[in-house]
Amino acid sequence: MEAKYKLIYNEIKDRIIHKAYVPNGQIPDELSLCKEFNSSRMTVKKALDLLVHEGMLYRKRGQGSFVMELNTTSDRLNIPERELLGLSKSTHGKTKSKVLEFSLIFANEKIAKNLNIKENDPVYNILRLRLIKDVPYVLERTYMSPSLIPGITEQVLTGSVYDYIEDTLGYRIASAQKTTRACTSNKDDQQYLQLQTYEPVLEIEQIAYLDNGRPFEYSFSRHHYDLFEFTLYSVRY
Amino acid sequence: MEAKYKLIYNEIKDRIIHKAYVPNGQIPDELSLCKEFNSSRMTVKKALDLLVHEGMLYRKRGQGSFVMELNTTSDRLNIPERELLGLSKSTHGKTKSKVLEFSLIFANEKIAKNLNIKENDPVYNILRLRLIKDVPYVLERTYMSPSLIPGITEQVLTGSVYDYIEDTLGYRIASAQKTTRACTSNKDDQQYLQLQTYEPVLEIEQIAYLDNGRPFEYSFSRHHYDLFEFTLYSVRY
DNA sequence: CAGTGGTCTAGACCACAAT
DNA sequence: TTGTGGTCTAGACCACTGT
Repeated sequence: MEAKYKLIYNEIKDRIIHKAYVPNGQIPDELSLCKEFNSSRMTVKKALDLLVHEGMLYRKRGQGSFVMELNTTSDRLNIPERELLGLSKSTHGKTKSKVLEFSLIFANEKIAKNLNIKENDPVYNILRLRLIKDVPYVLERTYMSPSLIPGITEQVLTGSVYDYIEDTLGYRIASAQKTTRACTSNKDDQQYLQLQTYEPVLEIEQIAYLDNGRPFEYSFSRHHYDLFEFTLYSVRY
Repeated sequence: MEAKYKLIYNEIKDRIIHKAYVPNGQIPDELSLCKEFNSSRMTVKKALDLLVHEGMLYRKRGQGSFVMELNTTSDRLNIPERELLGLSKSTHGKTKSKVLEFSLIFANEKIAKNLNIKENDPVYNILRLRLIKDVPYVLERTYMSPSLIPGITEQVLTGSVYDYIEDTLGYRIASAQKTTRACTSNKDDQQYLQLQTYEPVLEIEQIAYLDNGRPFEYSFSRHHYDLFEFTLYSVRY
């Protein structure tokens, strides 16, 4: 059973996306929405709060709530950085993964710390190349603990690891911490992402968490600098 | 008058920061917090929701709420990406700004669109070099509309433009849309940020908004790639 | 079972903007 | 004054976890 505020959230988001509510236009006031969705004001508010935090709406006290006009005119693939399961979802599943390395190694101090396991515990060591329409775009190094995420195979890695974790293992992925930086490219980057030596990569270091608070994945995604950008919307409390 | 949920939010955040609530430890349940802060459960919940969204807490239904353990061990200056007024605030005001260009130009199509003004309307054209302890770290190109933000002078630009906008003009800065990408460096970058030709920059394109929904600033911040990284925490709804 | 968080209600009063 | 969003209450019932 989906929560009512999520239904309202999705419905209003749909209306914004499909221009039933137009950019900079006013949406119905909260009491009207309460009536329409047959819910209390707190519930409507919770739905609207989510949209405000996502940068789809802004509100003016005493005046109303309005649709944000967002401007993304870019020749790069623009990824909303709030999307947790970003990669395959943002591209509508038009991606393929090629497994370059798949082995078990002993966790070093950094991996152990970030996965909340002991140093020298075994971890999967995975290197994958992600492609869209056969164009390589991300070189991704991933570490996971086999004791938490058992049964990873090359076939799982070629498909969606996240689907495997949620659908097969029955866990729920809850959150992620992402650190973004620009780096000069190394030989692997240049080879697999078809970069010149002077061309950089955009690296995202990620720790992903299950809803029980346990970190299950530690990864470094090195993006072709020219094909990608990440957009974030932030509001002040 | 500060809202009660913000007081609770700040108090609990303080306790986490000062280790009164320890990493991975459980914090008091919501009813206890209601009693302590003499408030209703919805109010306590709202405060906790903010902390969950910031990645300081996680909750397990049926069990309790716990302090997130965050890992940031880096040799770069790590900026929490949700900080709106990032630059000077994150570095505790140890920054200086050197104004390299300050002129008026006619808005081109892109600037006009992002500042929600007409093409060829006048805009401030500002180029500043930001320094920490005399080390250059960001080259920042900024466009603003003089009709919305009047009275910008070189002195304002050397200090905090955001303080000027909020304290002197009496506006409230509400939100920002930020797009992050890696770029090869150009001659200006190399000169001012002291980069080799093969070294990249991390560019953040930003549109900043007032609380009335108007965009007031359109900027490109080109960061020295080796000195910076940005960390974001995202949760699934 | 008791204890926890997740959702929801039906109001209330306040702050702010436009008229 | 009216209409809007901002905050807050005092409950209620549900879902999940551990004993």
